[in-house]
Amino acid sequence: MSILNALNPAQRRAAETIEGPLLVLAGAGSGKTRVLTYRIGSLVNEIGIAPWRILAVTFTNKAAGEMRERVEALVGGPASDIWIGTFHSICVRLLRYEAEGFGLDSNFSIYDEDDRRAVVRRILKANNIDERELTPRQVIGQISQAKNAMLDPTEFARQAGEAPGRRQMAELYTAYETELRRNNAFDFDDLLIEVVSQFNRHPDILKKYQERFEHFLVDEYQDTNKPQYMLCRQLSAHHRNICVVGDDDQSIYQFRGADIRNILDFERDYPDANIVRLEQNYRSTARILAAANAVIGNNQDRKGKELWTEGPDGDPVKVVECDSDRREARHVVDTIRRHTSTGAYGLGDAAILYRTNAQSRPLEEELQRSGLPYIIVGGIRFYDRKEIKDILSYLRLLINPIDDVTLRRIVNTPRRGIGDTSLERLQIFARERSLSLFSALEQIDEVPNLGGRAAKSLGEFSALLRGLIAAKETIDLPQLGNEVVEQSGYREMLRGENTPEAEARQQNIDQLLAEMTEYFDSNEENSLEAYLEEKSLMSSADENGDEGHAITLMTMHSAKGLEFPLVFVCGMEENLFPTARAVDESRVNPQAIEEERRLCYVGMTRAREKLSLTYALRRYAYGNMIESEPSRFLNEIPTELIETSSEIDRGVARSRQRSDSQRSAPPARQIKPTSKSATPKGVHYEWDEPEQTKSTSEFGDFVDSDDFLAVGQWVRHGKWGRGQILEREGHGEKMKLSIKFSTQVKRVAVAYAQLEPA
DNA sequence: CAGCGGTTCATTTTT
DNA sequence: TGAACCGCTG
Repeated sequence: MSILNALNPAQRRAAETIEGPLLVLAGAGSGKTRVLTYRIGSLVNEIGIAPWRILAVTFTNKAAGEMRERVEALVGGPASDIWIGTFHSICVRLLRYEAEGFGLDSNFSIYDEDDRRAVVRRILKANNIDERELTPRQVIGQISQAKNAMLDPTEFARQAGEAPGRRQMAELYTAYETELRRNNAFDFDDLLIEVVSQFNRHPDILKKYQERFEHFLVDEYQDTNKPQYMLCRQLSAHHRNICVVGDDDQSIYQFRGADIRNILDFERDYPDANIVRLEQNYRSTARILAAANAVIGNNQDRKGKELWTEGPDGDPVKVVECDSDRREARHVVDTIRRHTSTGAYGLGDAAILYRTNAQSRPLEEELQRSGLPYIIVGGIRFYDRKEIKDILSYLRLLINPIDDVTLRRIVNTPRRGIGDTSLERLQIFARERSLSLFSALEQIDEVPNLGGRAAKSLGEFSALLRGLIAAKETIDLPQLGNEVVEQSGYREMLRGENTPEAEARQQNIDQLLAEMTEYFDSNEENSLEAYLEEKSLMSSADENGDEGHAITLMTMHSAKGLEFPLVFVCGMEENLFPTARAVDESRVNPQAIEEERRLCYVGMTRAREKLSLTYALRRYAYGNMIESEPSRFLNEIPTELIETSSEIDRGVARSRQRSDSQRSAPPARQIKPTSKSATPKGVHYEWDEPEQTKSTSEFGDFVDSDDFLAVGQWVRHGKWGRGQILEREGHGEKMKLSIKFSTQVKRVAVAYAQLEPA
């Protein structure tokens, strides 16, 4: 019996049609991941395709990890031979494997947005351009746009012609590319473009992969950009067994270069393509689907799809008008409390979605007051914290010492008395001889005009790097990490600061070192290079442990692919959602609103059972109170599907109101530091007892913190899983626990460990 | 060369 | 509103 019997007829057709191009239009909640994994499972188990001849590409590490896991469940061990990864990770892999044939140095650095910015700012300075007339942001935006259009600097300049602004931009773009190449670095866009253009230059190498990958699967095809599209065409040209899965109605990354035409024109690109529509939804109630269908139906540019369900009608969609953003937040939090206090739902069942990150603030404030635990998805990445990036920069430099951008980042961190002036002199010396800064350091005595002190510091820095480079050959990754932290003086610097922030940074560094050990022990390929590569390609979403017991807050963009029984979409207001920019643009081009509408569709279809759409009549924006009107998207939902209500004070509607004096009362008790810098993300267990509710019993598990952190209790840690508390010392934010996990005993600081009850 | 205060500017962001 | 950043000062 085929494993495909577990699929519905449409899903089954999608999984079975393995010859030739296939477009799977998969509506929200229609079991798309299921189709992809079963398709692979059947290819391997039933058709007998060798796992290494299958390539599956996703957009996020999370999706790739999930797919691998689920395929493994179907086919077992051989799953590890399947190439499953993000576009970027697959490309890096190709660049490293074929570095020789491509004529590349495989030790290249991967530049993130900060690195990019550093490069652009230096270029702007070098060209005497005031950052106010041309911001780094603009320049990066244009360069990225050019790259997404696959225009190299030469072509860009040609198209720019005589237009002064474009001409200047062409020069900046040229300088940027030159700089990256000189540093042996690629930015995220380059990783894709480089593979595509190298394949064009080396058809023999391309051929090898074309023939190898007999079956090629692409997830979220609606969000591919031009380079990704080209790569798909290249790799599938030989066998033509390309299966793309996507939903044109969920294309929400056009602002970043995704081209919805890729999916809309698939049939033109592959005239012999088969098409399968997955329209049966297994997620949401009929009313939620009808409402979402009605909204998205207003878009012109779409393939056309109507989701349906065999499930129940469910509740009407709630549309709630609120006085202000604060009131909106209070309403949402109260409603979640009501749903969870009865035990009908867990806190992990609730998601609060919004258009912009700034909207999280009043919500967070309200949640902190309520004492309910919550997590914010998509905050600052652990790996974006300054101290973490600094340490990783040292490591990166050890592999690619000619990377001046990275060297500049850390040459004076910790302070070594190496200022801009000294560095500029070194730079001039290096440039005259076409040397990297690192190489120039080896002739430090010959650099003119350097003060004795500066020369000495630079000499010591050079020796430090050379020592670490030598050390990397003999010691393993965690040891090397530790050597960097100690020898660079970073640890000492933080110890000397004696501030809570420095303490937090030290803890972060300790966590980094612990993770290195963990990585080293649990990965077969555990070189420094592999480690850095993984970290460079990781996003904030990848580090979220199991949410489980906390309310989830995030943008609708971050919510794509997720689902929750309870969903609140906040800020349903004109000029916020749709954004003011989209509204403006729509006056000239009505289609400008369509991406916003798709986002609305994504938001609504996250809900399984209960969907609330809320808007505020007044809202703080940049410090001023502004008046708003309900979003046009609300009018697009048929009235018979919705139930409206008001959270407005009219003397009568004051029933659940609490007085402001109570609400601003100081916290009675606090377990966890509120410091956002120390814990920008992670579960916030804030037990400021709200005075107005004696609610310990109402949602007891979460309020009664001492129990859950007591010796003997079981807790869950994002990384190490379930464990039992052996020992406890200290109080409040200083509390440390020894926890016995399955393989080892760890000592963790409660404030940073993101523990939840298990 | 670092620490302070005025100025500017704010979508979404899989990698 | 507030962070991020510039330029001035000691």
